[in-house]
Amino acid sequence: MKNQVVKLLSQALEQLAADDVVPREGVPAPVVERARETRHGDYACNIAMVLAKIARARPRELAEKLVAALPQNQLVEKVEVAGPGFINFYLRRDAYHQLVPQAIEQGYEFGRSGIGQGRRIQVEFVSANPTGPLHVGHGRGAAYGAVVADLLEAVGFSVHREYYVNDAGRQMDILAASVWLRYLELCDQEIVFPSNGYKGDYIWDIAATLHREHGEAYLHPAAELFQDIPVDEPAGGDKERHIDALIARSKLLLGDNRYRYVFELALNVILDDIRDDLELFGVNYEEWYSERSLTESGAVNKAIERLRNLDHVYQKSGALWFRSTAFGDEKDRVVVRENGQHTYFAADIAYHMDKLERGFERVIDVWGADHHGYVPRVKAALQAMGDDPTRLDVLLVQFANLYRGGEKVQMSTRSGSFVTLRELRKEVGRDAARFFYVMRKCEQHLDFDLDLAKSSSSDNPVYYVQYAHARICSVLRQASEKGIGMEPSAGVENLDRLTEEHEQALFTALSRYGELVESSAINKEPHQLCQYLRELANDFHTYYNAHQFLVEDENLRDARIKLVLAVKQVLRNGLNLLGVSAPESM
RNA sequence: GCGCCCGUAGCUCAGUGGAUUAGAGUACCGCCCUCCGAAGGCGGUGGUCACAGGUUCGAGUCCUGUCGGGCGCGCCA
Repeated sequence: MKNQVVKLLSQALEQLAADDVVPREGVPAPVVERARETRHGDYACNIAMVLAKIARARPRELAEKLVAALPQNQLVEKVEVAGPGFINFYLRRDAYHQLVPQAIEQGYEFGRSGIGQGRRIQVEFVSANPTGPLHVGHGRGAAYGAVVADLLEAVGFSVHREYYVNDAGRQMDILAASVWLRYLELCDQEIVFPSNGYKGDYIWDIAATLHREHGEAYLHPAAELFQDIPVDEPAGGDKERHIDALIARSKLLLGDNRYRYVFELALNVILDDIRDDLELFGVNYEEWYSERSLTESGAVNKAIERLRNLDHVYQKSGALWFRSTAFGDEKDRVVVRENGQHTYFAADIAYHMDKLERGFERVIDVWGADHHGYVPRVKAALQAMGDDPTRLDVLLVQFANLYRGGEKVQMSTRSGSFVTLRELRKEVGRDAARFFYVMRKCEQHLDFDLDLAKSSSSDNPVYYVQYAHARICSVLRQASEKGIGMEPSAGVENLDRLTEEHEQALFTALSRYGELVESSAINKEPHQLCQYLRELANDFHTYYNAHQFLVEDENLRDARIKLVLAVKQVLRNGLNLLGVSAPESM
């Protein structure tokens, strides 16, 4: 409906341009907003005030001329010029009535649109290192990325969801070494576990699997392993040097094949766990993209070569540097280390280059806000390559703090006392977790109140919205028990009987849904949808409280059932986009 | 120190490409169950939009600065 109003205004503007009332060039597209108050009609436009200066006319006079130039339309009841020059549109009631049969007939499709025109867009999210289970911080990125992807799909983009698997690099070596050390402990070797190793219980589990399936085939005396290794931090040494030496020794003692086996075992166990975890969280991907494949296919070297050919790299103190400062970064960055290994950043350059080469028109990365310093260098790399860095959109998700009993839950990765996503899901359930995670805009810190998320009360927004849906289902059950025809009449007949204030509010709410999905998607702001669903649920509960639906008057009853069916469909669709279920009863 | 993000009611937050009188929820106070789910609803109290300038016909919204909070500034990932 909004788009139609915009169209009318655009036509009027063209007319005025033809009449030389406004210039032909430099006229912005009219912005139509929903009127905040009902007495200002349904939609309002400020274009007359915006144009006043360039058209050298008084805003009100310009507004009057625009109104006079508006084409006839069956949607619009009347148009008024108000205040300093707003053009207020009052729509005919039956324009709203159409929405009810539309929602019921279109079902799942209602509110979706094609504005994306099938353009290909990639959303990469979570991409946590497979060195341990996902924790609650990853959960927010998972929920947010998944909803943004679904929203974009809902407005007609062709969405490709991707998880970048960091299955190469030093962290993975530390993981493999950690597993092997635990394994040696299971073989009764005396080990002082490195302070920089992975200490979680899941490491023991993987080591136990290795031990169970291969006995002592991977056993080497601890003395051999620790001989001449630089001391660890607690002993006054450097923890990084200590663990790097342990990794090198592990590779030497185990040999390529056995080391590879331990490495792969650890990677696969953890990756399977992450996959499973995300799936249970309702988060699915089109592709799991391996970092290692970039190295193996030569893509990383290719990227570095490309930079070299373009003269964007230089050699300094044994390392190869990318001159990112030439593209707005704070300092230059190393791509190949002194030891000949490429950096994570080098792989990331190759990865992003690959994304654009795969033909995605736009690429979205969802990162934790702690990585924000990384954005300029990735964009710099794309620009250096001759790509358009604005095709990449990095969305930074702030941390989530958990609260239990009004107290902040202390979390620390170091001590291993973090809460896993799995635990969170178990505690509050998938629905509440998904909803709470996207309830705030992503750049806002999130206070996640565990008690609230679990509570069965109207204070809990998820509960409140789901309850509205369940309540409608309950009404419909009542209707069928009373033998009232469950098939409401098709079309818009009887809907003109719905003249109550609460009913008008629901019509308005229904008409907003499509606009809302669109704006949530375009702005990548799922919280708008959360907010809307709360309002819709509130409008419904208010209505429910004020009026009986299953009344004697058949026509009125038919109309009310239809309206409520439409509301039910919108609640369902909205919750579905958020990855939250719409229960029939609770 | 530099960079990015945030600062709206006691608390948690909305406030869309700038606009007509700043909104929810919670908390607090007061009402409402012979009635489709009271797991609910209705009403009320509560705000110099951190502060100071600037742009504009108009600023919570845009610009600059200050203050407060978070995060980042590795040949880590």
